[in-house]
Amino acid sequence: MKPLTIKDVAELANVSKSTVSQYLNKRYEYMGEETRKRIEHAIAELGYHPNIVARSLRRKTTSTIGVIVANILHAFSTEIIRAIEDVCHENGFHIIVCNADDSPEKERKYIEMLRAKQMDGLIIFPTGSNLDLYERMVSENYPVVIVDRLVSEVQIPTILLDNKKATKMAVQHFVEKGYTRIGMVTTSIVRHVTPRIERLAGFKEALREYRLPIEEDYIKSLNPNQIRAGLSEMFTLKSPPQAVLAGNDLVLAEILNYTKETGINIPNDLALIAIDDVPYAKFFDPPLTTIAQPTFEMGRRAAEMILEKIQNTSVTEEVKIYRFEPKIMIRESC
Amino acid sequence: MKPLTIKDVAELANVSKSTVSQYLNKRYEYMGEETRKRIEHAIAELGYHPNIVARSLRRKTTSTIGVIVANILHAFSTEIIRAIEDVCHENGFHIIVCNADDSPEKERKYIEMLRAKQMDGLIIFPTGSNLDLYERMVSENYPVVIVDRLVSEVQIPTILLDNKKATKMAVQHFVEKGYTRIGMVTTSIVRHVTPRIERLAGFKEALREYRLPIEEDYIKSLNPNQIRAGLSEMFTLKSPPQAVLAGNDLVLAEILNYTKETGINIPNDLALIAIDDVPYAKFFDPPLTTIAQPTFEMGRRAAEMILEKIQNTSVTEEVKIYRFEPKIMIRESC
DNA sequence: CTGAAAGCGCTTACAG
DNA sequence: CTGAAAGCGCTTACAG
Repeated sequence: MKPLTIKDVAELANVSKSTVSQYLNKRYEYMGEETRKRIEHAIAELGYHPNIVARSLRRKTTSTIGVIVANILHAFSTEIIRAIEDVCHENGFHIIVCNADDSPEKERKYIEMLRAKQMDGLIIFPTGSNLDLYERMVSENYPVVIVDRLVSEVQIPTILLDNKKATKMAVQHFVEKGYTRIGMVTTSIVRHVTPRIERLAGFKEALREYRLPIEEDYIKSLNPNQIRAGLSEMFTLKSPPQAVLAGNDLVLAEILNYTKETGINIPNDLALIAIDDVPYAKFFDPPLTTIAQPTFEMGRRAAEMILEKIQNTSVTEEVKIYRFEPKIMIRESC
Repeated sequence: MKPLTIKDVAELANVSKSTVSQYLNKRYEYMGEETRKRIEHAIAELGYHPNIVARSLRRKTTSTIGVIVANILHAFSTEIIRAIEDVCHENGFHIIVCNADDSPEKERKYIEMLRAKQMDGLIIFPTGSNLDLYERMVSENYPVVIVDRLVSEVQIPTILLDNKKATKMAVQHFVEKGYTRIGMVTTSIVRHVTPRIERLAGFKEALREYRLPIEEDYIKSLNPNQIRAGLSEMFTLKSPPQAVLAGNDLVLAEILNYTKETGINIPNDLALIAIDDVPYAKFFDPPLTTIAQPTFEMGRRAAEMILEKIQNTSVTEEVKIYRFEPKIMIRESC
C-alpha cells in the first residue's frame, strides 16, 4: 500500500511532476485547458492528496500554530482555545494545543518541541519563567502572542483582561449591596502571575476608594491544596467576612465545597462573586453572580494577531497590550 | 536569521552531517567518546533543535495523531480529549484536534486534511456518514479508532459507553423513587447516532421490564433548536411526566432553562436525571443526579489502542468493541 | 505552455 | 569509527 505521490499523478496524466505541482498550486495561467483537465481527472481517479509534510519542508511554512496554555483546567483556557481554533480554521490554519500544567519546565519543553515542528507562530499563556526562550523568539522575529499574563521584560503583543477593573466591579457590587467586611481568595502569587497580582491590587485599591479597611485576614493567596485550610481559617475568625470574591474558577469550587459542607448559606451568610463566568452558573444554588471575561473576543483577537504577524513578516510595529473589558453577570449569590 | 540546520552543527563540531544525525538518534555504538562530546557541545552552543518536519518526511512518521470530534461543545468530548492528550504526551506523541461540528462535510474535510498532514493515526468521533473514507482507511491498513458511536458497516475498533445500561440505570432509579410516568428527551436521531438510538432503546426496554407503559408523548428526540418547543408540549400535557431523563448535557441545559422559567420545581414537580456528569453538577439547584461516563478511562483506552496500532503495524487482530460502564451519581434532583 | 533540475533538512544503508 | 550519497515528496526558478 505505498502512498500516492505527485509522480503517480504525473504518470497517469502524462505530464511532468512540475506541471502537476503547478496545478496543485492553482497556477493555471500558462496551462493548457486540456492539460488541466487531464490532471484533474488523474487526481480524482487516484484519490490523491498532496503530502503536506513535504510541502511544508519545501515551503518552510506549516500553516499550523502552536498554543501553550498554562493550565487547561480553567474554563477560561478552553474557551479561548475554542475561539482561536475557529479563527485559525477559517484561515486554513491548524492548531496544536499543549498544556504546560503550570510548570515552567513543561512550558520550555513544549516551546522547543513546537518550534522544532516548525509551527508558523505560537500563542502562549506563559507560566512566567523561560524569559530566555521568549527573548530568543523576539530576537529571531518569530511570531508570538501572549495571552492572560504580562511578561514585561520582553516585547511581545499581549491579550489580557482588565483585571483591576474586574475586581473593582466586584467590590463595587458588594458595596452597593451593603457589605463592608469583604474578602478575596486567589491561587498563589509566588510566580508573579499577572492576573492574580493585578486582581489583588485592584481589590485593595477598590477597598481604599470606598474607605473600607483592608483586613489582611480576609485576603488569601494560596496553592490549590491549601485553599481549603485557608477558608477554614477565614470563616472561623471571630468576625469573618460577609462577602468574598473568588479569584478564579478553581477557587470558586473550593469555596462552594466548603460552604456546602459547613452549612454556610449563600447569600444569606455569605455573599459571593466569582471571576470567570463558569458554565451553568445560572443553574447553581443560588445562581452565581460572576465577572465574565470576554473569552471569545480575546481568543479571536489573539488568533488574528498571530495570523497577521505571520503574514506581514517584515512590519515591526510597536508592541501592543490589549486589555479586555470584564462584564458583571448579576445573579443571586450577591 | 536563517535557521540552524544539521550542517551548522556538523561544521562547528568538525564532523559530517551523518555523524551528527547518528548522535541525534542516539546511535552512539560506534561513535568516539570525543566525537560525541564535540557534537554535544556544538548543539548546546548553537541552541540547535532538529527540524521535525524534515525528519518526518524522511522517516514517514510524524508522531502526531489526529482527533476529530463530532461536537466539541459536549463536556464528554473535551474530557476524552484531555485523557487522549495525556496518554499521547506520555508517549512522545502530539495531537491535533478538529471539531466536525456535527457536519459530515467538515468531517470529510478534516479526515483528508489530517491524512495529508501525515498523521500516524486518527481517533474519530464519527458523524456517521463518510463510510467511503472509513473503508478506505481500513483497506489501507491505516490506524483508526472510533469513539462514542458505532459504525457497524466497517471494521474499526470502537470505544463507547454501554448506553443501554446507562438508561436502564436511570429508569431503575426513577422506579425506585416511585415514579411511573417517565419521559426522556434526546437530540435528534435522524443520522442514526448510536448513543441516542441505544439510549432510547434502552429506555423503552427498561420501561417494559418494569411493566410501565411507553407513552410516546413522553419521548422526544429533537434538534437542539426544537427542544424548547418539545418540552413545552410535553409539560403542558394534561398528564405530564413526573420524571424525565436528559439524554445529554445539551438537552439538560434546555430542560433546566425551561423549568426555571416556568417555575417547575425539581425534584418536587419533576424528577430529573441527566446522562453526562456535567462539571459542578453537585452545586446545582438542586444538586443533579447524573449518569457519568468514565470519560477518562475511555480516552486513555482510545489513545492506547491507536498507539498500539501504530506500533505493531502488521498485526491484524479481530476488531474489538469496548463498552464502558456508566456510573450513577445520586444527588438530589431524583 | 511544459519539463529537467536543484533543493528544503533530515535519515539510512553502505563503503571505507 | 566516520563520511559521501541517495532519497523522502514536494516547489520553484529557469530553460526551452
